[in-house]
Amino acid sequence: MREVPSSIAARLPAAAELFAERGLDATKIEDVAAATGVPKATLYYYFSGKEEILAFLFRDTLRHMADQVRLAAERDGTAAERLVDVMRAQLTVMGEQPSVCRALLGELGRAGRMPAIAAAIRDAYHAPVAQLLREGADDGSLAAVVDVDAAALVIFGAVTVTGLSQLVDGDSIAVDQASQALAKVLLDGLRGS
Amino acid sequence: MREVPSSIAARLPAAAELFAERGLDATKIEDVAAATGVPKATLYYYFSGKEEILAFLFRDTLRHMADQVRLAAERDGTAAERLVDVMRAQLTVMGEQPSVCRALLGELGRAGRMPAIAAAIRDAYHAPVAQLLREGADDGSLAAVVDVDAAALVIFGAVTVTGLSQLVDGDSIAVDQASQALAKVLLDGLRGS
Amino acid sequence: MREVPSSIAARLPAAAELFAERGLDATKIEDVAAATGVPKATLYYYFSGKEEILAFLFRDTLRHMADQVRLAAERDGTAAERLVDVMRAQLTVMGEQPSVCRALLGELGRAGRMPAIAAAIRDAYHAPVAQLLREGADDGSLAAVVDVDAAALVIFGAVTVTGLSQLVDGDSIAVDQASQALAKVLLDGLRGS
Amino acid sequence: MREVPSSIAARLPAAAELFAERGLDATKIEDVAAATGVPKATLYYYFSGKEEILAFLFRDTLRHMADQVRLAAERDGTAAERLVDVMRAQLTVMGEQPSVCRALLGELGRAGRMPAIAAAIRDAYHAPVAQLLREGADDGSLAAVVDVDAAALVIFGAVTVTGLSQLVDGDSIAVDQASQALAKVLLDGLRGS
DNA sequence: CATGAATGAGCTTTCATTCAT
DNA sequence: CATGAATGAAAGCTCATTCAT
Repeated sequence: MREVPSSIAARLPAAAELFAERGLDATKIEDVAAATGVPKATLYYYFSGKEEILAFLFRDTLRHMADQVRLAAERDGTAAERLVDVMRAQLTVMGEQPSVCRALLGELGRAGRMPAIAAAIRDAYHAPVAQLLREGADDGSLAAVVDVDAAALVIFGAVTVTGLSQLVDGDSIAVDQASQALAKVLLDGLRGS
Repeated sequence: MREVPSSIAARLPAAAELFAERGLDATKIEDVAAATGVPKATLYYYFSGKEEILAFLFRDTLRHMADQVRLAAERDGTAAERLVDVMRAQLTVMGEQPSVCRALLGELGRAGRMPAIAAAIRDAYHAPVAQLLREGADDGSLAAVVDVDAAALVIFGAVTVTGLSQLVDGDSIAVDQASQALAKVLLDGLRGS
Repeated sequence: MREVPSSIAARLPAAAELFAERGLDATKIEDVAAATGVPKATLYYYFSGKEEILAFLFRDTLRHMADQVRLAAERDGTAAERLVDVMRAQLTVMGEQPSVCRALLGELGRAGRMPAIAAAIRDAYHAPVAQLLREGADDGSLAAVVDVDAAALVIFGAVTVTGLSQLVDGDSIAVDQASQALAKVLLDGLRGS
Repeated sequence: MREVPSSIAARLPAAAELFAERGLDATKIEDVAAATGVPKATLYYYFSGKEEILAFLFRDTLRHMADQVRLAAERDGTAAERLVDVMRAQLTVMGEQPSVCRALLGELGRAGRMPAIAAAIRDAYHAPVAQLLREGADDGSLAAVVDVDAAALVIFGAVTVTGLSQLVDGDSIAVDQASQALAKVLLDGLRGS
């Protein structure tokens, strides 16, 4: 894959919309060319195929996600406070890139078969949360769970599904409301009084 | 779609394996014919195409899931106890049909575009949980949450991602262990003492 | 081809409509089954395939045509008078079986490749006219033409195209008007005074 | 339909032969590719399918026919003389493109369902003759007929069937002989003295 | 006899991909 | 560098046809 000029990179998000709407396989390279205005053969000049275009979009968004999450995780405050910030950051980025995230949902199977993307997902979503769980056990702001990875997965699933559900329904995320609901359930639990 | 004779229905799960492994689009009808032993043209006699075969498998499993979940939800006990049972039932069925569930994960985008399947997912996973949350608020075993649907989604995401994660890793689910971890986080919360 | 029971033969003309409208190849046996109410497999029990059904319809109509034409040709009167009657008879039968005749037009290529049908066309249209031309030369009512077959072909073309043109336009033939126009041109010629 | 490069257009007549011999439906695209030397996918790049290839051939020949007929109709001389020239021109072109004309005969049904072709047939064959009939009534060289269109159809049928009959028999047309026979019958009539 | 069920055999059509310019 | 033109390769899907009942 040659270095993608920004003039072209800037037009690719238009393709994310297609991938999100119809899925990768149902989207022809020709459609991508039409939607982005970049000629089919030029796309092939920079990418080896559709999947690499998709990967480019995923990588971009996941890198951004990882950056924002890291910022949130490194802020001051208890681990519990930062955990809520991390969830909020995840939802915020999802809301900023709705098409890419919906495409990611739709192509989860494929993404799982793309090692670089699978790793990037882990880095952006899973690892920072697991880290915070450990820190929370230390600073006392979070309960010490037996299986940190399992708990992180619970959080990952809760956040992701919440965000995607909103994206599928309306292409935008009510970040504050959603992160509060998540924090309430995940931190305080559902147990009755 | 003609009524599928059981002699054929019984052989279709072999196709789920393929769909789970490679995705629907990368699975040729010919592969399905080879894997199931049902001639290509016969598949077309009963189904309008690959997607309808997938839908048939999904519908089957989701119906079973909905049944098991309903049983769990209607048992005796507090809503909190039944909620745990429901999560366990979901994980159990996922563990019984690993291929179908992995295929469902991989084809989430497509499933979302198949109205009947999207509705079945809601019926099997979401609705019973939302119902239990309401009942729990009444019987006092669960906290009264502001947005029941949002909370149900959190649970749905937590359970599903937990289950799928195990399926992807090892094609089986440690149901007891997973449901206990889920119950711990979701009922008691992660907040430190 | 087994003997076709009249209960089935009676329903076949419904197929002629399809053949006329879409052509033989674009008409599926299944369509014929649906249009006639005769199950697909039953059609195969009596006919070897679509083409034989078409041939059956053609043969039927052409036999009727040949009969009517023979009657007209054998009536009393000069050859010229009988020639007009023959043309009228041809147009009359065409008007009685519009679908079959339009199908015949549409499948002329195929009909030409079906020896039995090609011969039947010759018998019904061409031969009686050629015969009358010879008789007319004898009884003086018609001019003695050098090439009887060529002249018969001219008449055949004129009548057929006139009839088919009306069928294509409106599914019926104004027999009197058309045969008068034909008689005028073909007998008196177009030469000005 | 993209503009067909002449390098390809030049090779298409080889396909007309196939269409004439077996009919369109019995001719596989693969056969056309083999006969013309143009790869299957390239045919699809320029045409939407077999039928469009056929239409392209028809349009080409019919345009040429219309041109030649117009030239003949606009020459000096009486309308009667020009009518004979028109018939000769029609037969001449038919003889120049025997395959296309035989294909046209064989696919008359389909041609009738292709509006552009049906109109082109009318323009090339029917309209100029009808026009001459009117002019002949004016200059006195032709009889004034009641229904000009009906008479034109008689001529059209006579010429076409005569020409096609010769093409089917021998792939060539004895133009002089045929047009004289046609002129004799159509101008002088068959009436005996 | 008549027919519902099942399938073998292929053809059309589509696209991803290449390459000369 | 960028791209319009061209094509190889494959697969979906359809149907005519058969046969057990």
